[in-house]
Amino acid sequence: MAQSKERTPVRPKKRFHHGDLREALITATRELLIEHGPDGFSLADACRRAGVTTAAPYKHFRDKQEILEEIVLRGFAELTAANAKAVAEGGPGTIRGITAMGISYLDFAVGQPAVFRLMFGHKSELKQAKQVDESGRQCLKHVIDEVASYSRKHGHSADAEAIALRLWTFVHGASSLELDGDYQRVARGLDVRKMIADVTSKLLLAGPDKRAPARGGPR
Amino acid sequence: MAQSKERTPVRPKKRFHHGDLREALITATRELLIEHGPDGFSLADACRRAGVTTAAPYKHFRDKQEILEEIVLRGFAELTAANAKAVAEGGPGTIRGITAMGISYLDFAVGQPAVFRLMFGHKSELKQAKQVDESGRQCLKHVIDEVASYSRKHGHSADAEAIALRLWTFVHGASSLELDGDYQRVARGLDVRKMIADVTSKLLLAGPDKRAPARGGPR
DNA sequence: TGTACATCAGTGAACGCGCGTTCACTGATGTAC
DNA sequence: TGTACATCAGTGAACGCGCGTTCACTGATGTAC
Repeated sequence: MAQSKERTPVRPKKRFHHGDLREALITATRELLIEHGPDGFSLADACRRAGVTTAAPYKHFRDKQEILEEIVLRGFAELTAANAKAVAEGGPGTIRGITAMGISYLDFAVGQPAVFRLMFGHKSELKQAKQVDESGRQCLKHVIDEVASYSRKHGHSADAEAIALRLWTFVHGASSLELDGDYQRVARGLDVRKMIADVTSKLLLAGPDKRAPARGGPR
Repeated sequence: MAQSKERTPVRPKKRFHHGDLREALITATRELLIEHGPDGFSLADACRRAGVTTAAPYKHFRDKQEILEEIVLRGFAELTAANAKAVAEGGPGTIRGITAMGISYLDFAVGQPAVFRLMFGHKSELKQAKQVDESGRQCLKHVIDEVASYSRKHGHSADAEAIALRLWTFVHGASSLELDGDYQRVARGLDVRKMIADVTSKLLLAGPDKRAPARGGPR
């Protein structure tokens, strides 16, 4: 121990160059988002975590927002991949496949709540960023196309997209309520996954709108 | 004009006492929430708007959070009232009444997006406040009970609450996606109200789970 | 009806804080010769 | 293989900012007599 003098230290604790600060900052930001929610994050915090001065990020990002854009971008990529994998494994063009996709959507939301909120939430500056807008659109297109193509195959061609939008709406609602703990308020112990599975079948099989049968008299 | 000397000024522009600062602050906060979203609000801003020092609020509220609690509380009261009114007008115990309630939920969300987000969003400190928790629970209970009672009356008693939760989930999803502009991304021009009406009928009439018919083979 | 006084709503100044961003700089890296 | 040098990633200090909260205070109000 005492012998090692001027040799290269085994763990170069303080190198001037970080190596891959860009990735480190993204990782740190992600962690902070997980820990403190979509608003409890600060650039300064991420720097501390990456072991770097608060000025350092500006060598890699235009500003704070650009980091968030990157994270949302990756979020959409990840969600798209997860959905694709789920539908492939569950069986493309089957109810089971589409159900799997819905549950994959839920899993993503629950697994990375803060990222999910950034992706779909109210930060309009984020959504306006061109790349973000594009990746979001593609991710959702994929979900909708998958469902719509099922419906089309099974003879509901006229309403294929409408059915897809309904499913997305339902799954997104379930994800949001689960995420924000709102089910806990009035439906403790609800099995959200089962609910998604049930409703997915129902909405897919219900098919197109036949003017609703008279009972209780909808307009 | 020049005559009026020491008389009581017509508009007492600077009275020491505000009159009803508590209400004024709540109003100002609400306006700021509307303008800047659920995070772009500051106590200092609200004070400026109410024409008062930043120390003044502390005569009426414990701290910043207590104002927000009050706003969420009123939000739930308002939503509960709107829902009740909608279901009463649409016809209690009818599909139309329940549809009206769903649309009333959407209207509230779209009308006061920031408040809606505070009510259902991720601010767990807010939800933990006892009164807030209670008022939220009651509001949602009311929605669910209304739907469940319809289902029970029409012979789906076993699944009444499950059906209610599905409807809530769907309507909440539609509200969120509309609110955050996410429909715009992939379904520009979607008629959300019609969608809610359609799905409400479908989910109510679909009734309890008959093990889904074999097609595409759900597990 | 008039006065003395307690109450307490709002003042104004100050606090400590953490933030995002900028600046001139320094020192490690990798390339050209 | 060794040296000179340009590049540029990260430093450290500073900036101006707005925030939530506190404090001792002041002056309007309304009540008791």
